[in-house]
Amino acid sequence: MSRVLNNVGPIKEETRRRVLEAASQVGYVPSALAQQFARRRSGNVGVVLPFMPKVKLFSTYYFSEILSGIGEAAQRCGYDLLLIFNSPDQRHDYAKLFRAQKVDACIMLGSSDVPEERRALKELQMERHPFCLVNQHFGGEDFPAVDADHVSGSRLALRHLLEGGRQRIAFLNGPPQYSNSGDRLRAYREEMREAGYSVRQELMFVGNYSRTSGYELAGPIGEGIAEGRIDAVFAANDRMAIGLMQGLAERGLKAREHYALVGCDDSDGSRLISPTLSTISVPFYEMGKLAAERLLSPEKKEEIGNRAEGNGLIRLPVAFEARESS
Amino acid sequence: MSRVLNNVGPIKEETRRRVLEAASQVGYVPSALAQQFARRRSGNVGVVLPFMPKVKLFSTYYFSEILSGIGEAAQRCGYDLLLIFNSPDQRHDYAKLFRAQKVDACIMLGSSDVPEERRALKELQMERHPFCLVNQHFGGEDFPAVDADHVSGSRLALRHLLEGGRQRIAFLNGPPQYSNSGDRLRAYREEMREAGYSVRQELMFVGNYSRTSGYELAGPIGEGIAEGRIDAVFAANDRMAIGLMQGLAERGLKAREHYALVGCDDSDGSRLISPTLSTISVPFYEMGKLAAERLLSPEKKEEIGNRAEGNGLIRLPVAFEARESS
DNA sequence: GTGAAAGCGCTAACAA
DNA sequence: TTGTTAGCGCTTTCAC
Repeated sequence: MSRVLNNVGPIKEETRRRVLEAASQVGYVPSALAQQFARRRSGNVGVVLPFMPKVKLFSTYYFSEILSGIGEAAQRCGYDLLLIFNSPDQRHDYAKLFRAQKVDACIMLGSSDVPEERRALKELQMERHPFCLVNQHFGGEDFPAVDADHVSGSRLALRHLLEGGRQRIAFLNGPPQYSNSGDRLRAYREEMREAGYSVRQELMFVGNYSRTSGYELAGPIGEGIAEGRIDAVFAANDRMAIGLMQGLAERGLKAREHYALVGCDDSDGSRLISPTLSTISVPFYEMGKLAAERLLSPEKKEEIGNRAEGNGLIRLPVAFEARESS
Repeated sequence: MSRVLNNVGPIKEETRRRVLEAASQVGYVPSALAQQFARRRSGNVGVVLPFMPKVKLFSTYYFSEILSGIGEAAQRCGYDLLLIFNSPDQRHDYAKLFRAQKVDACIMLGSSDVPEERRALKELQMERHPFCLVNQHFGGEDFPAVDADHVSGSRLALRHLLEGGRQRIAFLNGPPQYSNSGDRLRAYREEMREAGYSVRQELMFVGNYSRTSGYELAGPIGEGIAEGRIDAVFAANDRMAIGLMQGLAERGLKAREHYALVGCDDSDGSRLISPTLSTISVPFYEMGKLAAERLLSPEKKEEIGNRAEGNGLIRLPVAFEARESS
């Protein structure tokens, strides 16, 4: 009897006991397939990951932290995680996932602001499917998202460098389709302006968040340091910062000694490298957890639903970690 | 008409066209739930992960590589990945996953040889559910598994140290419930014996694969180095090697200069640390891919089915990467 | 080649 | 409180 196993409706204690006993006698396990079908709910949260075989633009640290957070919340709410790898070529048809009832809700990791992605997300919103972005938001849209306060974080880092007496701070940013690149750029502009410096184009560099891209920019940045045009670098993530540090080291330029360096993410690598890397610690685990909770947990859903409209974005605070490199 | 969409059975071309057109007119998307139910197949591969909130005994590198490999193969075979987090407290009822039809096949990551796990796997085998272990095997059982050849790998590393003139090689192993700890121990014993050294207990150390555990063993190992009883360390993974290197550095002992060090895994960190860490490169991506293929791909299944009995274990070759630390 | 219909194993609504 | 039954939206078999 379905009512016993799902404890729904009133049941005499005696009956419940007998049913349960009979079930365990037979070794009965309800078919999840039949349940899902009858309930018209898959019980799955989709987790969309950018698929990049053998290419590691993102740190695995970043994803595994977020994934753990999601897993923790999903488990508590009785959902399973369905991993969806976004093939780079093929159309991102998120809405189809819902129409096919593969997932009841969906969390996007590593999403970026490209037309195709925007279209797919708009479609989701239009059809009122529950979804949430993590560590990304879209200007001009009000997509549900859990992001970190990268603007404040970047300002903290820059202020730290300025207070350390650095005056010619270069900025190594990531690609513009990630909102945190935009956030950091804004922070850089504002902070430098407030400090009384003009924002010069020759201090701005763009990588793709990979270690290699940081490594390859050691050429121009190294020149700047050697010629006294640069005395510090703020990098938009740890991987680029580490690549840069390694590239500069090969040119005889040592972090802290010849230039100050700050990264972002507080990844494992930031503590491994020498000198250890000053960085911004981002609560990835909590971000994943919150994103999942807001989709799955009845209380959280309510709590967030009551917030002002036009406010799908939640920003979690970050912290600056001073280490040896600055 | 189901026959068109699944192209099964004979259909007139004209009819097929009309059906397809009508379907796309309406924006028809078949319900995965109903399909799964009718076919009695979930189309999911379960991926079992040890759940350790905020505890990172394993490197995230290890898991993300294996996961990518599994994802690649699963996608090609038309399966989705269902993540299963193994709560540490609760019973590992893998068989229930199958009985509930949540998964059609299952891949275990980070499995370890404890009684409960053995029992659960034996049950799976008894009920003839398709499953596969990755980077672990169980002595005395013939569970399907894809492992790396840790014995040969360890011998390569040790031979490298011996050829480099090292004579007092300490061994920092992981916990015995992981089969690769056993494999490495065997390799260490054999290789040292063959080289004409006796295997002394005072050269053996055990950590738990975490960086911290390596770091904490810097005390006794550092003493050994200072007193000339140790001139090299072979660590069972990179994380412990890195922790050890950091701990020893704090004691003024530098890798390569005061002792040689070799790790295992070829993780990202091994290239970040300075001096860079000599290590054994393990094809985690390929291991994950092969495990998935052997469960999901019809050809592979056949190929492996034709192998001799009592041979569920496949071992992939590893390679030694000489770097600065040795 | 194609249409019709009987399940798949549950849930939920309704009757008793 | 509890038994009964009509779906849920596909696949598959069987008759046409």
